[in-house]
Amino acid sequence: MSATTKANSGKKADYGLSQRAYTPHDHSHCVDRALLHAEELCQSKGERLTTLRKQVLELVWGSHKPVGAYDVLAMMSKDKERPIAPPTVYRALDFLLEHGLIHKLNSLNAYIGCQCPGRPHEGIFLICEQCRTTRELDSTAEIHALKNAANQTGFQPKRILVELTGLCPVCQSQQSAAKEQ
Amino acid sequence: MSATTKANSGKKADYGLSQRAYTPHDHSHCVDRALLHAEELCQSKGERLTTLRKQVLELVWGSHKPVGAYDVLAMMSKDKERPIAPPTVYRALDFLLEHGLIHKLNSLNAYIGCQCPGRPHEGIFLICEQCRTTRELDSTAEIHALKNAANQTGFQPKRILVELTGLCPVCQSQQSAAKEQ
DNA sequence: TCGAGACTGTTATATTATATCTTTTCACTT
DNA sequence: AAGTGAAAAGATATAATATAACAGTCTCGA
Repeated sequence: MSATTKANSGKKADYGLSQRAYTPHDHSHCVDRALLHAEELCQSKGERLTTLRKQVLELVWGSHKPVGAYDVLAMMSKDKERPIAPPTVYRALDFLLEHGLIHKLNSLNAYIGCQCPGRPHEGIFLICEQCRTTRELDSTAEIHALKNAANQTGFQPKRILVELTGLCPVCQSQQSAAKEQ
Repeated sequence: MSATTKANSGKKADYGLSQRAYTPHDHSHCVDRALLHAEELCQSKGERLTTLRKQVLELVWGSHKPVGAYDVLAMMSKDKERPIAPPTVYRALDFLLEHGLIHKLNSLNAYIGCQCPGRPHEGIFLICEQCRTTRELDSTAEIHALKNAANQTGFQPKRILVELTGLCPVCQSQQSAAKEQ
């Protein structure tokens, strides 16, 4: 909360890169940035960002909406004589997940590009139930609070999964506009 | 937080009924309580807690560990000549989910009995990655914080999913004991 | 160049979940 | 008690998601 307030008072609120998910923008920039991040990260870790992995990352980043493994599969098989097999896609997804380049949304069984890779973090996801646009909230304070609450009961948390489903600003205004009719 | 502190200061800490998940106890009491709650709830809502639904609830409540739909299926088919079909189980699970009698753990594709049904609430789940024992944290403060954080970005949350995976107290002490060897 | 390990291809199959239609059950009315 | 309509359960088929296991290929360093 304090972070947000401070940001608001000083300059324009910065909810992370992900705020643009709701507004029209040149999405190729997002993809380019993601690819660049991925390159750098793999470079520094000595991992190989192969053509296949890059292609999958690009497809997952195709929009700010989560994408299913079989969607990726279909898109990749499109121009091929022989369709790609599931393990190929899942292996690439696993690699990207492992290195924090994408996230899995468990409530949808779908994947989405990580909006601030490199910096290790646990995501809080805001999933619009209508347009499915999903943004990642980089809200360390709340994650901390959750971890503390868990610790107080003697539980030692390692991974945290937080997914909020609801209406994004755009769909909210559309709904209220529709009601006025 | 305040609730916890208050509880601590007055009498023994009350983390909800679920704390017993980690300690040996007469589990039939848990099941009985769950069934009773279910009966009452259905009564008051004019819903039918049929034999099938009761049976599924009982099986989901078989332990403090999450149970897969096909586990339930197998257990139910055990004594039958003709095995039960998936939709039968899923329908019962859906009914129980709908009325808040059980929860679905999305990170495991498994189901667990709700530890404080009736009282509408969003669960925070602490899932032990080792023994899989899972307890529900009734931590409205943290849920509130999450909702607020979302609201501040213009998002309107409706459903919240919080799952923490890690080590329960019991498995922690087992691990540290093993290290001492 | 050669070999080890990483990556990808391929086939088969496991696991989780739903669509659809039919039959049965149940509460309620007459 | 019989009729009736709606809800529940049975039954069959299939969709959607994910992994196991083994074979072939590529890459990079020795």
